[in-house]
Amino acid sequence: MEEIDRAIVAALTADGRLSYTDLAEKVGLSVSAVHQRVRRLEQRGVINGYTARVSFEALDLPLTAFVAIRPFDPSQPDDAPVRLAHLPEIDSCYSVAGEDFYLLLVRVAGPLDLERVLQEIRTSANVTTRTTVVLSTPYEHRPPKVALDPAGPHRVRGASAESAGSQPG
Amino acid sequence: MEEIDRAIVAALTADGRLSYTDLAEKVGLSVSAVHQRVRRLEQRGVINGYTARVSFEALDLPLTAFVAIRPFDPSQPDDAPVRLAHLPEIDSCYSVAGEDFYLLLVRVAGPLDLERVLQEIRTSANVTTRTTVVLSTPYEHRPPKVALDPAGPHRVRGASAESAGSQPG
DNA sequence: TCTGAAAAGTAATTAAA
DNA sequence: TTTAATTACTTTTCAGA
Repeated sequence: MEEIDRAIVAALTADGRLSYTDLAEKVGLSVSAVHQRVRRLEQRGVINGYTARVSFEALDLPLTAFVAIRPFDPSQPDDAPVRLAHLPEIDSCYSVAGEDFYLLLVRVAGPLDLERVLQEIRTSANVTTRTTVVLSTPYEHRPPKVALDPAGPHRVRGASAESAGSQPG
Repeated sequence: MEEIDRAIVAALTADGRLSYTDLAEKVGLSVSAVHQRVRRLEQRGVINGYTARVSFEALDLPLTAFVAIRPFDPSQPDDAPVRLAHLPEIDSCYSVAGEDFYLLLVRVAGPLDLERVLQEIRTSANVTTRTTVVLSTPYEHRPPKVALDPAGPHRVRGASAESAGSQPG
């Protein structure tokens, strides 16, 4: 039932360009049934979109680092993510609990680029940095264990009749 | 020329299911020309594969945390990544320079699950953990600035870029 | 919610400029 | 490296169970 949805999500995280034909065969359903379910998963937001995975080596970005930042002056307005967004070397920005304010994931060509990016981070956001260089990546972006909420993330048990098919404005 | 390849990679990271027809229109080339270039990008390893992006909220995994680990007994063989690979809550595993040995990215349903996973990490790999909870994610997995090496990733300029990698095979 | 089938659109190959 | 034409496959929609 939604074991099938789980299988669909798992298959599409493994290969986002799978045809509905192949997908149907994989999950043991007809093509149009699978098609329908994928559309519902997309509408519910379970599937957000599709992307090509790129090799950072091939893009000449072999050096990854985590950069923890905290403001020089903690009394000033904290808009570091916005002030740093223009730096294409920043892959991700996480607001974190703990001693640091943000944790950045950065990808560059080499140490000299890392040095430059760190300087740009410091001056752009008026922060201090603490950098952890990544030596290798045993695994990354593994597909999550899919456990689907039957009607999306806001389900209330027994609250109302089946409204899954209706669309908000 | 390879400005076009850059445009193709950028377009496919933004939407991995773009048809060659749309892609061709986007980059101003014929369909089969684009098709050819995509195949070359895939063969060169610039494009590694395609995935569906899933919403971790929708999958009931709203809590993200970074878990830094180091071994209880540093003299024992260090195979933490392998010993932890069975835990589906671990999204990524980075081997890092610095005081810690590895940095894990973990996604769970809530604090109780995080507690359980931390215990499983400690017992599975015989390590201590230091956990940083993510409060929010201003941005994540941004498309990199695409700067293509004309002949792919096997260009030799000095010989240092080889082992500093960030991607698994 | 499923199946099966038809129409429209797309992929992947080939020949050739 | 490109365009253009071909064939097979895929997506999408529909009627019906």
